[in-house]
Amino acid sequence: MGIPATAKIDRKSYEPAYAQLAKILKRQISDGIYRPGDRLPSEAKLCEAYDVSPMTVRRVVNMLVEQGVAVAEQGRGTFVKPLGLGTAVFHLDALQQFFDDAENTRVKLLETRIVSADERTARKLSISQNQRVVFIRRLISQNGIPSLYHREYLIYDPERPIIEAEMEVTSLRGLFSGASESTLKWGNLLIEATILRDEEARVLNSQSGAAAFRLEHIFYDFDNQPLSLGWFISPGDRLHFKTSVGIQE
Amino acid sequence: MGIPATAKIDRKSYEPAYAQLAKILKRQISDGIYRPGDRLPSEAKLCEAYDVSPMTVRRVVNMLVEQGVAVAEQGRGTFVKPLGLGTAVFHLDALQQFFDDAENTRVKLLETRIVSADERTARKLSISQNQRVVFIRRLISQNGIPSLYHREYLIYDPERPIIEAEMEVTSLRGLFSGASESTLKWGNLLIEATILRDEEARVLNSQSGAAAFRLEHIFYDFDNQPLSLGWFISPGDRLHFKTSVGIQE
DNA sequence: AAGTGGTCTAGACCACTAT
DNA sequence: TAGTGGTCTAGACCACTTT
Repeated sequence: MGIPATAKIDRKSYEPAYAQLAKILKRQISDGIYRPGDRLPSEAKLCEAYDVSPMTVRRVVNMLVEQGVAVAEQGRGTFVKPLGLGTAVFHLDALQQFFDDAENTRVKLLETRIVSADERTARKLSISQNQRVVFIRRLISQNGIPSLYHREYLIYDPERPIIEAEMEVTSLRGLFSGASESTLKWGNLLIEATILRDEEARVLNSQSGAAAFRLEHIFYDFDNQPLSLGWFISPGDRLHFKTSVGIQE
Repeated sequence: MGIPATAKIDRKSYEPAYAQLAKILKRQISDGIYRPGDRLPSEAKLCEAYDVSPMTVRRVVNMLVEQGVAVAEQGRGTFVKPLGLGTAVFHLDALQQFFDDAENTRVKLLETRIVSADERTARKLSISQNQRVVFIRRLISQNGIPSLYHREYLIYDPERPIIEAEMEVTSLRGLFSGASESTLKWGNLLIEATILRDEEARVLNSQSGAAAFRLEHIFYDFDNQPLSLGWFISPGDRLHFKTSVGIQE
């Protein structure tokens, strides 16, 4: 049986066999040897052609499927998947990079005070209205340009001061990189397109009515209790998200 | 040595062993048995405790790492990862769902005409200025509500009519689901926050100056030639993206 | 019946880290 | 040196699809 092993696997390479095989297959797809809808060689054939074990081939196929490049159907085969916009994802690390270069990033604490929760805040934090919460406003600047405005309501528990939580969130750095210890277990995020209000525009040194991203977050602790409700706001001309779909090369 | 096998793996279950073990470990993390920064039991211990082979444990650990729940360090161990905003991803399938229920979705072709490429279009499509391109405007409505406005410039090649490409892009359905055959290999996407211009607001039955998402796309064919440049625009009050970070439960 | 993907075993060897 | 994660083998059995 003719097996199209257009390239061989270098066992002496530092690049693992599975990575090499994945690259080979993606290259063949990219080159149009296998087109969308085509069936890839069966796993048994790939084992023989590239002289690797079934588990290694399996791993490679799994990778291609996870990457949205192929789709595997039990009993039928593995097929090249056409480009699909629905599989596209954009990563929030575009935001993280604000904090990555600590050199040029400054987090300024604009305000910290204890307030009574209004109706919406109380509802979202699962507390009773008028219960006291910590309100924090921060401004994150990049090279002197204000880029992110953050407002946050933190549960205020006199029993257990929120120092720990506040500490890490003051710099916000740990929150993005996932580096620090954390009392937070999970969170819900919501991204919307919005328009800068007067106060937001003033703080961000931008114009009222300008386009902006709003990222709303609610974080929960290990008891599944809401701990923090807040919003990041960034002018549309200072933030965007890039990504790609299909096989780039 | 005490091994905390808080749950057992049911070999008769239809749920594979690796999925069961992953669920068990995530549950233990969620319950706070293992906290951020803690070291998980070594893979050897997990093999013994749950009576599975090393490869199966390895697969589970890989899953946890890919899901951002843990981080593995060779020679040291596998550690529970604190919640990190930077790892969050937003899926574009929120857009796809516009097309998923063909029942309530209607794609209306507003305009198709052949025009000369202006400077920006020519540059982005790697063609010479004034070369002819196909300009298409579409409106996607959901339950009678106009939700997406799409403008697109397609390379016009008299040799090879763009019927194929245009066909699939007319309904746009295949483009999102990745279902149809495709001449497109890959694409670059850019998401911005913007403001509706007069014409956009008119078409979308919204207000000029309202917040909106803009998704710019460039698609390339299997010769890596740009084929399509376009923009989806959706009013901010009709589209948003949700996601979560950490271990939700 | 033959071929396909999906799961799993029971080891092996290696690279790295800590002691 | 002992323990850890990382890769890989050479099979096995199963579920499913096609012929």
